[in-house]
Amino acid sequence: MAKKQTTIQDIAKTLSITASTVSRALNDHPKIKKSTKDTVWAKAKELNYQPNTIASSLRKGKAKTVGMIVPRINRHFFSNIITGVESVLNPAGYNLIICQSEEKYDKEINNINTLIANRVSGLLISISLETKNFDHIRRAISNNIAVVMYDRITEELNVSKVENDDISGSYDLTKHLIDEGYKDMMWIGGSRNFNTYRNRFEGYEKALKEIGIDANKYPIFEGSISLEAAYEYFKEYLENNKLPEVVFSASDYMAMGAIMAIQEKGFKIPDDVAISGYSNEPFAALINPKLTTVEQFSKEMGRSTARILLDEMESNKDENIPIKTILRPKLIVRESTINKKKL
Amino acid sequence: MAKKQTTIQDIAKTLSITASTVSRALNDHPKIKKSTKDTVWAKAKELNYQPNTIASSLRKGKAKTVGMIVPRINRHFFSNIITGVESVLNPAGYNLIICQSEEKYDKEINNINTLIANRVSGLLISISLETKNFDHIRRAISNNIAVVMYDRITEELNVSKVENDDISGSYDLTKHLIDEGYKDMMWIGGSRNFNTYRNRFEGYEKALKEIGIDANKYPIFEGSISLEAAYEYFKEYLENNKLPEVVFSASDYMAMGAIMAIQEKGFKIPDDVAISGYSNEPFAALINPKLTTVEQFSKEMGRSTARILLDEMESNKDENIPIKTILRPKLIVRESTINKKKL
DNA sequence: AAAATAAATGCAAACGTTTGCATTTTGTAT
DNA sequence: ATACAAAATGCAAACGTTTGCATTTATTTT
Repeated sequence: MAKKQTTIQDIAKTLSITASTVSRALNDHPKIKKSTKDTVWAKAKELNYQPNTIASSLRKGKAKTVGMIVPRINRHFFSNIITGVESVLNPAGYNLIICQSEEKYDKEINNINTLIANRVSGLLISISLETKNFDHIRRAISNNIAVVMYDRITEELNVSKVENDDISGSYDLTKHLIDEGYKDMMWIGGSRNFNTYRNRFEGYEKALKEIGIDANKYPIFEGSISLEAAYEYFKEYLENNKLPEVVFSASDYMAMGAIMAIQEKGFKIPDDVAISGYSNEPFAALINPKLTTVEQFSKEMGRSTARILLDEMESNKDENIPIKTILRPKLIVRESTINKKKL
Repeated sequence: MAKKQTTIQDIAKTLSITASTVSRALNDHPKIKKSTKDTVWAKAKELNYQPNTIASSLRKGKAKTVGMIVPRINRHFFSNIITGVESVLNPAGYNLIICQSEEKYDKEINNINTLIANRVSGLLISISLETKNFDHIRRAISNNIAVVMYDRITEELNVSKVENDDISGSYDLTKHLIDEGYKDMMWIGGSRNFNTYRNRFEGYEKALKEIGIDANKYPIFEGSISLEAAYEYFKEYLENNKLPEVVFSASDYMAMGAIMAIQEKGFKIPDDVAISGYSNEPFAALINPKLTTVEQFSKEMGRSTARILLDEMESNKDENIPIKTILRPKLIVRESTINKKKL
């Protein structure tokens, strides 16, 4: 079983030429004659030659591999980004090592260490919720790895970044809520230490300010971004408080938790209280009522991110000028925020 | 920026010992004195040494890497399997290269080629819907790569396999439907050329046979496993046919499509027609009515699969005896199949 | 204290490519 | 035919580890 793989040397030997020539022929080097290229290719096929990427990487000092760190792979938002990244990187001959940080700072550090050990050429990272210090990322950079941050970024690092325009996304959404005639609002979302949720709050705040309302006068729940957390919070909230007209949730999952608590109490959505989400998770179109939310074009985000990384990896400049890409999300209005009493 | 990474040689030089000793020290070789191990470790830390996995892999002829081929990463079922696999493989020092076949035979072949080129030690694969020929997998095997198939398997290959017991899963579910008093059924699902759907049909058939009914007398829709396909199909079906008492859907997504078409027509679930799904996708617990389905413990499936692979990779036997693991799924009864008229 | 054994380290080759430079072969101009 | 340039190939080192075997150093036995 453990049969020897055929190498460049084997091909060379049977053709009585050098390994160098074979190598160059296979890599389509301009100085190699067309005819020898052909014979080499033919022999390679015949001997079922499979190039040894490892040897090549060692010699070149870099692997045609990029590492991607993702908080959680089982969020649609992230798995779509991955798909987008692959659609750009694979055709370019790179493969992806995907690592999950599971929102843990320590795991993120481990991930980076293995990626450095694997001499990846590039690193794509969306930081975990716990990450406050960025020395591990700096270490990657100083190991000559091209780094691009996506979605969850930090201003502390001078690297290329791809973001969603969360401010305008939530501004547009809030505007829609106002247009529907809602005034009495409530914000729920993840920690605003995070660019994502900070910005989503900012857009909300901005739209309200335009009609003379201070967002901070309304209830704000800042918690862990999970269905369960929102459900528990709302269950308790409803015991002691009256409903707002509308709940602006900065996450579809949290919106879902709220909806379950609300419906359990016998309230109707959007009649008794309207609610919106963020991200357009697949279930948003499937639940009852269908959830108004914001589509983020995650696959496209993956593609942009990968394109930028590819550029930086293949440019032989020693230092790249970091660029910032901001993707504009799109409001998706569905039943959960339609005001039937309007006008 | 492009600063030289410190190598084992650098450490050796500053300590005036050999690279061999350093290598052995770092790998905790028994013949190395505790004291030198300590000094080597200290110096390694000091010089910020990052082992070069590539060099190591080249020398050893194998990378501490496993390739995983997945039809689609953005199905919860699969992304959970991935998480399970990682939870076993990462602590063992392996990393995962994940490839999506996107249900295409050609992509699957490409994936395998890059994995072979990367000299992965192991391969985890769930075949695409298009795959009928398995020579590419045989090629991997003959390149001395340990292979384990999960979920979507084939009997044509003599390798270890991890399956869900779809027969008993759907048997249990059908039994539940019968117990609820439903008799007039309908089956919808993916192509039965596929072990998964074939087995899910078999369990359904078996349970019906026990009460003297031939499953083939009832309507069967065998189509592409997507929400859209099922929606379209049902929309048309409802024009020309009367409702069955219950729809057995071999996929949550298809169930969802059916539900949307049914509710659009103004029918009530489960009052006018009951419906069940399969897989327990997250939305199944979120929709209205909540969907009865079958939980497959995908994370556990990933763990089992990885454990078996790990065994096969680390055993130095030349030939492993393939084992077959069958995981028992669990019925999850929710509102969508509760018969209010029962008794 | 010498001899024998055990423990620790060193030597050098190997893994399969790639690549700068040297050499050979081919083609062109005289 | 000769000289020269251009094109094609060869040579050999390098990438950073690992590892069988040889050698040195420390420990035990007599």
